[in-house]
Amino acid sequence: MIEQIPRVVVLRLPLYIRALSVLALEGKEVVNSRELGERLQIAPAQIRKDLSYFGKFGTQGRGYNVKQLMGELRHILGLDRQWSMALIGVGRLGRAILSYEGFAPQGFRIVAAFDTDQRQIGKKIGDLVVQDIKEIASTVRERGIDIGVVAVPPSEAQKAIDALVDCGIKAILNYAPVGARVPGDVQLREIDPVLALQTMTFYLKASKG
Amino acid sequence: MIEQIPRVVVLRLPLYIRALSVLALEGKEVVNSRELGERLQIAPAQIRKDLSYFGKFGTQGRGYNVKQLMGELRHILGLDRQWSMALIGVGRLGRAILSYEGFAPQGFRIVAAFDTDQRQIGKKIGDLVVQDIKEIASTVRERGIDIGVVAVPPSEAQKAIDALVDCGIKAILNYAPVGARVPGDVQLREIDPVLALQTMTFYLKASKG
DNA sequence: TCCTGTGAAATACTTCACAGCT
DNA sequence: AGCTGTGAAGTATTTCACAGGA
Repeated sequence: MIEQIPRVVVLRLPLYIRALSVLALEGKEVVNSRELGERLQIAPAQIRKDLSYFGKFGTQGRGYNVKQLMGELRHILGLDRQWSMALIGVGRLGRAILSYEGFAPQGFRIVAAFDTDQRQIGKKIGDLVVQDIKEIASTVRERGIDIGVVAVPPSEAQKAIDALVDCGIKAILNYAPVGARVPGDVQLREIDPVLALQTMTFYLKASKG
Repeated sequence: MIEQIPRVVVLRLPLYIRALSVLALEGKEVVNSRELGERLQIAPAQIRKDLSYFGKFGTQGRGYNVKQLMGELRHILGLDRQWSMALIGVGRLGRAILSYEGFAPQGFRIVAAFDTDQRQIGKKIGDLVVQDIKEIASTVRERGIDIGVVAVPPSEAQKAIDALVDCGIKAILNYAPVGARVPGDVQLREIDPVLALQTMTFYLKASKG
């Protein structure tokens, strides 16, 4: 029930959740695939097909109950629990990540922060104390950390990622602009605004000079 | 020569450039598709096929000249020039984006910053003065802005994006965690770490409890 | 001999179209 | 009458496999 789900489908589920939460805020109780598709710019059949991988959530002739479908999807993605994260790198970028308000409301908490810089270690940032990267294995165990967040300079990124993998971490969010390598059973996602920009310029070139 | 290139191919070109720049730093002069593929975890045939959409860049029996291929790809993506960007929203996130050191070396410069908050307008951040969003149209024209960067609260994002579109901007990097709508000729990329996390938990759920 | 460039085959993903439930 | 769920058809993308140049 896990590997036969197309990757692209899993990538779209969070989009559905996000749209449904907007609909819920607007007070809408029921939505059909056409309307949901219009908001997301996704074909209605695509949405129905995607959902069909996981079960039957709609009512024929009516559509989907907004709150119920949102709950189902959150459960499917494992979002009906808290996830604990460890941050590696408390430089400028790392500090921005620590102060980002978007994680907590979605159930993601940063519960530990690491660095290699002796001047940073021991410092308090918010309610976290920056720890030596050497303590990572024990801390991951003690605090039940599920996800690693990497915000170190590019040259240090693979090392940081290897350290996380060695602790048994199976999901890493990498803010460093490098293509890191991980074993096949480890999930890795990159947050790299420059990559995003570089794919847009290709299309800009055509319209502009 | 633009619309018949598969989207996924365009998404991979920046990855090739990034890997090639590492190889160049390492002093490697020539690389073949197998080795490049190993670094990127992409099949060699995929790389050769991708490149074949744009021309013939390799030498049979040898491979690709690293610097030359990098130059070709940079040209294809339009990265052999500077791109000017306008930031909307100078809150915590916006300020982090302004101080991000990763844009300039890749030819992306933020040359204007806007906000709606009267308390922010007129303030200096680095060498930029925060401007009223009302001035956006004239500033985009005067400073030749190509790309908009949105870092406003979710509730304001669609408004900010509409303002950019109205100025004729054709590429927008959206940091606000909302699915915004743009006309078909406008490129939009989202930077949303929560979406990335939410697609990883699906796979985590299987291994962990 | 080694490795590119590329048609052809295989696979993955999307869209169609309609039976069937409400 | 309206809309879901889904096989089947249609596209898109990836991989194979090999001719041919260095």
